[in-house]
Amino acid sequence: MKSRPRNTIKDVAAAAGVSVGTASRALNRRGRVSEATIARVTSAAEKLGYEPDAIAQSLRLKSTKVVGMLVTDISNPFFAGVIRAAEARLQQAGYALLIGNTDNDWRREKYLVDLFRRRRVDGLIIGPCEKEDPEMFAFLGGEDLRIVGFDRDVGDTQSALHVDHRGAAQEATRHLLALGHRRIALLSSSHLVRPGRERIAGYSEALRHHGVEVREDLIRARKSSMEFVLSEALSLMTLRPAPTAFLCLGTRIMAGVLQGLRQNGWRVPEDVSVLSVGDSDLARLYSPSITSISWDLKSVGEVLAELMLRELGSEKAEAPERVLMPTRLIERESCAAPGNLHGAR
Amino acid sequence: MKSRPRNTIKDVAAAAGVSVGTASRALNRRGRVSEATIARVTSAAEKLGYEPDAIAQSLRLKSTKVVGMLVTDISNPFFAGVIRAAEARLQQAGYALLIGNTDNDWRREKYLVDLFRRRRVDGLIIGPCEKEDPEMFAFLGGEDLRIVGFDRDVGDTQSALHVDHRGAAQEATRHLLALGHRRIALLSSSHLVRPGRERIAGYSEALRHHGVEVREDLIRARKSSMEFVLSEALSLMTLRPAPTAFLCLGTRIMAGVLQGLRQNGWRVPEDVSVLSVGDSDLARLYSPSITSISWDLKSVGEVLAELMLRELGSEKAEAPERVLMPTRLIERESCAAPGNLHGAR
DNA sequence: AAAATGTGTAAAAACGATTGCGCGGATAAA
DNA sequence: TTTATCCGCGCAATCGTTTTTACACATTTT
Repeated sequence: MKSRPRNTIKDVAAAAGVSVGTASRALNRRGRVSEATIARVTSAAEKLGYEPDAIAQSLRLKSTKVVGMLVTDISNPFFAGVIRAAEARLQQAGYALLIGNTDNDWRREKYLVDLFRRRRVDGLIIGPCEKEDPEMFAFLGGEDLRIVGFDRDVGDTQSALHVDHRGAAQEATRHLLALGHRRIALLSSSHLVRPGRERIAGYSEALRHHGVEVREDLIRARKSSMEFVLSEALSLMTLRPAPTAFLCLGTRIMAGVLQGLRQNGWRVPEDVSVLSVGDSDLARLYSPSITSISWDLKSVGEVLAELMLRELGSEKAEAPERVLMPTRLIERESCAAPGNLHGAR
Repeated sequence: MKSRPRNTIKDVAAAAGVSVGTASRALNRRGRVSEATIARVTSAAEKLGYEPDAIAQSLRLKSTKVVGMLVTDISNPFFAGVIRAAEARLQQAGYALLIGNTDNDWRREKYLVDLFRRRRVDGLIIGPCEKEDPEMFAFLGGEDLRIVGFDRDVGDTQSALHVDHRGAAQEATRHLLALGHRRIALLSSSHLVRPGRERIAGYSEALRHHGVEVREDLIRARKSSMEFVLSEALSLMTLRPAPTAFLCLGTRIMAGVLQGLRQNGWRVPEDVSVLSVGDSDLARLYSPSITSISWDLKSVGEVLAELMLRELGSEKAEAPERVLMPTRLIERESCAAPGNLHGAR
């Protein structure tokens, strides 16, 4: 049970009959070492099951080969998918991924950033949070901490990836307009966080561009809790004339809306159309299946990792890169021309 | 843009006019140091914005305050939920969580374990993987690497948490039996990984205990890919007499089954009952909503963290602890007495 | 007054790696 | 043969902490 102390490079050196310095150079094939000693050292290392201590290396080399990632909620499938892909790509490049949940709490975020910095992560991928403070990161980003933003503005000097939420919402809205809808209810989580803001902006732009009035009473954007969404959906359903379509900015939102609709017996898409910005199992498999705007989580994660690796690879700070991840509309069964349920025009 | 070099304890010591050793003791309130110098040192540290280098501390103290967690897939909502809770609890105790995806690949798992060990994580939480090899972990676990299993047997000397998959499947099966079902089709992902094995065992036990024959042609347990499940479901639907209930061991499985049912126009629960082991948004919100066996992801994550902290806290290896996480049946709309669709008895 | 305690601090030795420097010896050029 | 060159390796410094040891000085005891 008692585990023997780990073998250090010192043990290897002793076993090979050389000094530690030489052992190190032999193992890393660095500097001038004879083939003979390289062979002796590596075989000794092999025999002892030697593995370099990453901590000591980090201390000496001033690089931990760890990147941190901050999101509001790992258990959100969107983030989970992105994290998964990012982790795979980073792993492949020899980096480990340290994750942190901000719970959309500004104080927690600050705390975690400090924590990660103390831990000397080489880079930080930072997702959306209610309070965005580019200052903080401009200050942080430097030689030894590279920062990449994810759906978040993180200062002029850093790279970032943004999903095209604005375009997504525009396309969704246009789709509904084209079907003939004019009273399109909008349900969103927080307008305080970038994706929410962008989506609402896209919705409004599309309406205006189409000459349709943007009515405040059709926009409900505050919290994304199930209860809140449900009650807002029910409230929207009492309007007369009633909305003929529900645009859901987020899959949790959609879940709440669907529940509300079901509760009142409104049929989709006969009585009302539903469109979700953000795809999910639920949207795909619900019956009727829900027309959605989708984007590729795997790509998002990989691009984030790629951006980070680029930052990490270059000694000097290169020009920051901005990537806009495209989205696409997936037509399914939940959208149709407006019916005449409750007082159409 | 250029970031000034970080302040070390040396700078603090110089600023306070003491030696580094004294500075360290003052900051950690350890050993004998006068109140006066403590005050001087802490104020100097404050002024310089000093934060100890976690790497150097790790090297010296032989503890990284990091625990690793290995799962097959972070983007699986079950794991994501567990990770979230575990991370929160560990964070609270001053530990960070390093995650790794095994992709259910034995070689990748081994690679990651080695990697994490090199990284000197203090502990490792290991989730299910197809090839279970208690030997490997018995060997690993020792003074400087604590191991906790999650739905996985990890050796006699380590702690572990198991969700009661067997009991869950038993209860599910009993529920269907009580409704009058006798031909209960079973769809599962892999029987090679512990949860799958346990569930299938629970199903068989319940049937036998009820005097119902376990028919191999009703059991389909191999892969969980959507295509596979779909084709298996379709194949099961061609049997005559046809199964009157589908027991889905996993939410992805359920999705495939639902799709198959829909494709053939079988109504739930009129034509066939559906029950899912493992709850999900989809099960909750589908129409009809799907009766499911649920367990609390948050608790699972917290208990895992707790077990790990216990291991980490104790100097000596205490007796390993086994926790069995209970499950409960949530009755919804997808189960009813068997109909008479295709050749009932 | 001398010896025995006690107190606060400086100095140095770890922790486990990497790397610049210099030294001895072999080889090549003059 | 002498001098320059180069190769292989050991030595020691370094990264930023913590902790042990030792020492100087003040205070108490005999």
